[in-house]
Amino acid sequence: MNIASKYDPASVEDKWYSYWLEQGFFRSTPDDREPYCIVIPPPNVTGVLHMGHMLNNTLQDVLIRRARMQGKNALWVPGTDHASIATEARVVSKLAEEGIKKTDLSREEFIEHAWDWTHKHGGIILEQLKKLGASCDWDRTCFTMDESLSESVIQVFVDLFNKGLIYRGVRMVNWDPQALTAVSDEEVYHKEVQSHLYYVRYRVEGEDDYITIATTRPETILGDTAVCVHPEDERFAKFHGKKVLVPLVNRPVPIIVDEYVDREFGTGALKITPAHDINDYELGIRHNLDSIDIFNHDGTLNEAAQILVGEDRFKARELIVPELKKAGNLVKSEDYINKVGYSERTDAVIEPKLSLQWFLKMKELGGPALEHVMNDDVQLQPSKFKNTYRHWMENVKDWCISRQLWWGHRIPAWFYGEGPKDYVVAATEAQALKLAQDISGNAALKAEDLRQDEDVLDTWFSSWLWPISVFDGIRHPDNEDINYYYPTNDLVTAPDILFFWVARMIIAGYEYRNEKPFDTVYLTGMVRDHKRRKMSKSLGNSPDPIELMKKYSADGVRVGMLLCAPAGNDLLFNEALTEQGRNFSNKIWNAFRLIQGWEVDADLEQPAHSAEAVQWFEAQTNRAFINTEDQFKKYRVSDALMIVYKLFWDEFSSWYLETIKPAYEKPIDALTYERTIGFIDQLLHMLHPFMPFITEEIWQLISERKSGESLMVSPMPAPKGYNDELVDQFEDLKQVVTTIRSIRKENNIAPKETLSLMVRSASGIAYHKHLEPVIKKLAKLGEVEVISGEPEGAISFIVRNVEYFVPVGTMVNAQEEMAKLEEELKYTRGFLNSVQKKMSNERFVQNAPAAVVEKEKQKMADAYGKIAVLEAQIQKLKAQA
RNA sequence: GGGGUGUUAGCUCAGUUGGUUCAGAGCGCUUGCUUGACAGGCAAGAGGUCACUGGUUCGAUUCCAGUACAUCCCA
Repeated sequence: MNIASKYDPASVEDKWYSYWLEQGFFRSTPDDREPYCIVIPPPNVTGVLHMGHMLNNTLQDVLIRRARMQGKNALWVPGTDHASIATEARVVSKLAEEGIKKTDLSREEFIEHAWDWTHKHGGIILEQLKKLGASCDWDRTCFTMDESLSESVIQVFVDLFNKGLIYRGVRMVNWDPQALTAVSDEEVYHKEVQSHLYYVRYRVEGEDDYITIATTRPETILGDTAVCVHPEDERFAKFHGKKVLVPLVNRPVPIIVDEYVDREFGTGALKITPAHDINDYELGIRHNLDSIDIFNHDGTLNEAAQILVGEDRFKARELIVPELKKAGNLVKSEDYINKVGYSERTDAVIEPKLSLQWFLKMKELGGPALEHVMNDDVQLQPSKFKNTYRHWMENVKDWCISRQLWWGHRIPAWFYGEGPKDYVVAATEAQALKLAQDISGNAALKAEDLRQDEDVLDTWFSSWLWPISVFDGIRHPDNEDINYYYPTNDLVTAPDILFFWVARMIIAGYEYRNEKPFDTVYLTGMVRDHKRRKMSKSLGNSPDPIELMKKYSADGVRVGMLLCAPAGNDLLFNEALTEQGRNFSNKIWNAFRLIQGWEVDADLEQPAHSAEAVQWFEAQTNRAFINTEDQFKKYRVSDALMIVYKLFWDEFSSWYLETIKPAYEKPIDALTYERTIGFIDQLLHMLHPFMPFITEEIWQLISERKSGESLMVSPMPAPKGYNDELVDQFEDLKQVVTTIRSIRKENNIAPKETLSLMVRSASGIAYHKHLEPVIKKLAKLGEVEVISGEPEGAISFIVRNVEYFVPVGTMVNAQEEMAKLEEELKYTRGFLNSVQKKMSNERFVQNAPAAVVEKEKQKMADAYGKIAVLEAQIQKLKAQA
């Protein structure tokens, strides 16, 4: 069979993915085996695959495939969330293109459009994940707006309300005037902008005196209800207890004193607008100030502003400056850089706004979630995130869970009267009616008299239930699935949603299952470009993952992602890495080609070098296997891959195969061949979680397979003990071979030319005679002779106190050789010196652990030995010269 | 402004309870190679005052404090 020298992944990937699907290998149902479960962090239904998903889902697939091969009942639950703000924004803009305004539609009509949109675009991202090889149980695909998940959300809302944990209140919220909704603190990002600081003077009531304040938002002057100074600021002492007139509108407001004021900032006097600044709001409460809201929902000024009514807030800022100047209130303005909050969804400048919202009390709920992370019941990987987590949990604020949108879970609160408290909370309208009749005492209330709250719940209020609701564990807390799979094992996500989502899932887990939702949270890094910029569509610095997979294969991209992805570190993505992944695939492919091309001769005896190599590689593999296990235990997936990568490339291809490789067109002995097939089988098992496609392809080709067999469900070999000494001995061998190759190069000796080698070992122990056949083959040696005398005209080197001599006739450059030896002698003497110093230090000998002292003694003895050898060689060279 | 995290080869990162034959890996770089599996390759190399300054210690990349710079969160 003639096999292409370059691996072609295109046909292979689709073929095996279909096969796995057909065979139902991704499916999982509860049985007697140990479960291993991951729930996917549900991507936005609006989303398309980006590099963050690639990283995230590659890691999940590695973990799940590995668990499956280890014989666990592995389940990876896929799904999407409804992303209320993002989806609604998409639908609104799509409708706008069609000339339809949201306000022209009824709520029901709009929702219908949103569902249409969802059905059309919602599945895209999951289809893309299949290209990556994601082994999700697609039969269990969930969506946060599915009936069972929606009912779970409503049930939880009602429950928390009845527990007194949900309340309705006026609060300062982050208002997005473009999306016309409140957004959570976490959905606001702050950015520095160039703006102006305006100095404005307020006339003191009844006097011809002024107090000057500094502000970046002069338009909010119209909503001022006080001016504040520091109580100990003597500059303003004379104003205490007086009133000032708000410029342009001439409203008298008090001058209050509070230590909150920073005397160094601006003029030291602060205007107070409780309706439009969070700090002012708190001061307002403290000092019982009025609160004048001068903005409409869309950010234009309302009647309360008195002037500039109807103007947009930014336009108003422009317009008010000349007005202030004209009125004689503007003292000066200067350039100023300040931080402004922007909506993550719409990029609109956030307007702090007083608003009636629904809140969830977090302090009351958060206790167990903090405790169980701090004591590692829930493990954060890497653990450095524990500090961040604690800080957030200890300072957690109530969660504003209402959003002024239509797309999402509508808040199950029904108003039956005009009063702010004339409402009931219930899962259904019928229940609400009954409740309303009871509470109001008005048995005549009808369904038509009830008005359901217009708002929907924050999307996170459904995804915080995800690990429970995908198993229907809220509605049916004792069902088979939830009992079997919950708590899940690993969660793989990015640290930027540690609070949005992870912390809240832990909270919900303890509240509704009295149990953590997962054992471990693996926090990946953020995918950035090589300039450390976050990858984003707007910057255009994100490659299209689908194109990337076409170019470098899914396996190649997976390897590329993993290679640069140590947990918790930002990932600086670079196409060169996927190229490295692709190259690795090619390496694996060519190793297979080599082995596949061999003809086996059953009568051939196994050569000594092959027998040794088989022994060694078995040990080497087992060691790597055990090390890999260890890395996985520590969630160091990147390092685990690197171990296998080096095992395959360096140890297997460069050393093992080169040793056993028969000469051109010569057959191989049966024993070596069998063992080699065994090795590659094991290597494929180790590689499969990382590179599922190429490993399956080769595994199917390397031996006869029955239909229905697959590497992905073939058990991972169990770790075995290994001969550590043999591995070490082979390391010495490698050094000998490398040195001989290097001698060839320095002396222009062709690789084909046979050399001979002499060995002199003082103790006779360190030279591993049994590996001699391997050295002979790899270094292309004729005779190897163990000697005790002094060879002539040979280049010498030392590996672990054994001297080796390569006779090269006249080609030796004695001077260079001498210099090399001198340098090594110098270093060794220096080294010996430092050890001696240490040993002669009584305090060291007394205080250091015995094992350390023992090690130092050994070092000293070795150094003495080496110095003696070096000195002898130098003497000899000198004598020759 | 408050808090977290980090600063080790050109780049991205390891460094496991402080002990110089361990300062490492991958990539990149340099120099040779039609070495009949692989140039998406083979072979051999070069590269670091472990950010800076002090302290603890017999001994510090490793522990502590401060400084600088980066980065994230909060206000």
